[in-house]
Amino acid sequence: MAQLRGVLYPKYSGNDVIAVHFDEMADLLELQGANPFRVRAYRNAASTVRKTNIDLGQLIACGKPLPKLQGVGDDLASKIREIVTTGDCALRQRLRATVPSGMVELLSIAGLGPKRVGRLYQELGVENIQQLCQAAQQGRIRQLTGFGRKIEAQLLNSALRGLNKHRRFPLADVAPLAQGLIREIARIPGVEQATVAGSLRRMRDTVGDIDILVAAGPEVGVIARFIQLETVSTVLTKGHTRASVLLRSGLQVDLRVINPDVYGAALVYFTGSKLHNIALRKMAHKAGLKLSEYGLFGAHETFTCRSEADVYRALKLPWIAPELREDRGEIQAALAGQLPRLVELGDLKGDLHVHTLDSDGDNSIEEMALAARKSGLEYLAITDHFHSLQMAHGLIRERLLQQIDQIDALNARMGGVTLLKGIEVDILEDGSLGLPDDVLSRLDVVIGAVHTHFNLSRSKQTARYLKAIEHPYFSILAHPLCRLINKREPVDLDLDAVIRAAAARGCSLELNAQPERMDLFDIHCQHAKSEGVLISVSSDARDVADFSNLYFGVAQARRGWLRGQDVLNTRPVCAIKSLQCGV
DNA sequence: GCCGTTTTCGGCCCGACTGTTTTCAGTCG
Repeated sequence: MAQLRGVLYPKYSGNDVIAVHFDEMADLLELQGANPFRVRAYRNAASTVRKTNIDLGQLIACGKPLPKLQGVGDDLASKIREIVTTGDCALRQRLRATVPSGMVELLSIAGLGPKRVGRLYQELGVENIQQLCQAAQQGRIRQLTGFGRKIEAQLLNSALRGLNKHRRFPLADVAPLAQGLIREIARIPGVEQATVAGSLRRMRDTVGDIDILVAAGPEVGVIARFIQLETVSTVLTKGHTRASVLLRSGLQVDLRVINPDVYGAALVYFTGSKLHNIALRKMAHKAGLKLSEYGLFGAHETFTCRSEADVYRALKLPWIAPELREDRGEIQAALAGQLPRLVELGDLKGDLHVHTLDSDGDNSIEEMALAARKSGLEYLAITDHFHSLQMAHGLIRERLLQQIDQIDALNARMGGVTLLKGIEVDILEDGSLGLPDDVLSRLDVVIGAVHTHFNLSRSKQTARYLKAIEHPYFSILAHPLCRLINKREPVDLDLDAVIRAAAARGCSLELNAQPERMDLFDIHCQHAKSEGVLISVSSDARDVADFSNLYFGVAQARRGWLRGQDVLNTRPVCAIKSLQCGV
């Protein structure tokens, strides 16, 4: 569903435009009944293009040849060039001319795939969601062979409630619900293990549903107990080994009951990602083995698969952390013995982005400091907004100078945590900073952030960021892409250029761990790391409870392959203070 | 449409579940 995937990927490079075109062509080809493997080729190419760090548009603009990309042959490479140079693709135009535009949207309805959409169109003239609702309400869908009352009701329900297959929720909203379910399921007598799987276990910043695996024998009756849980509102499907339900919150949960002897194989399979699984299966195939959720099999032997480590070991691989399982080079790194030692929450020594009562926070400086100390942090940068940001009740100049004195006094009095003097200063439309140098010079940490003018052109937006980074007192770029999950798209920006500028200036980029921000994205962290730019994993806390954001921020950093040494705030406080010493 | 230690053609993951029909098609993960 090309139109409804806005949440999933950043648009920091032109690659996303290419990927959206490929996805749309896959949808349209599928609706036309094209060879399913041809459809898959377009989807695979879209995925590859999204994952690559190379800005393909930039490359073509420089007259350089395209590198070999997985799943992109001569034909799709020529279409990439066509999209980059003309902004469109002739095949896409031809397909759009033959398929009504609303039909692509119909693919987003749960229970509708290309075959059913095709029949609804041919036999009932249904071209969009509105017409689908009308046909269902008039009882016309049930009259088609192969359809019936239940399917008709399900489609109407899905369409009316806006349930679609691509809706995603912030990780931090879903994780506590999942942990609650795991606790309940683990209490069922006879259950040996219960684990979250899927994108939630891989700690993607958004998740579409909750996947849960349970190790138990068939006599335990897990499914029957599960669908009776208090939080379950609707049972969508249930069988002997699997059930899907909706929670009262509207979130879907898929539960699978697994034989404990093959729990490891099932956990690998259902944790995914799909591309990681395919890569593992290919490896197994080459070794003459067959890997599935039911185990790993040779011609004459069956391997032990009780744990994930058993499975990876049999494939001659070390265990791979779920956050890395995206087929972004983790298997090659594992084979070479070069998997990174990923950063952990306990590696963080400080937090460099925190608000207090002086701007839009709910707690005093001292309360935030005590909470940070309790969270095991050694230092904390107080970074309230300056007054140019009216909406966050920013500090006035005099108050900021008072705050500096107050921090000195608290540092003299408090033990166990060091407070740093900081500011979250606006990057104005022209790239200048909303605070004079004589004030900036008194601070330990200057975080710059864009809070207005999100819709500048790509070139103007990039120039704005680059000018800000060049400022001698600028130390960290906060929430670089300004996205809000499900609310605001990332700004259009040449992030490659920004990362290069940060590397040249010795500045850091922030990974803002507010649940609805999660900004930077994982692939950007990986890119920044490759350019030698440190990432600051920050809570952007508004109150004392918000330090828990750091858990999810670290997860995103791990998905970006970051090690402890790649994260700015794993360093001791003296290293942070020295950021401004080179000015 | 891509790919290749089974290479220029033939395979591309495949099983669970549902609703419908009565042996299977379609969807989903």
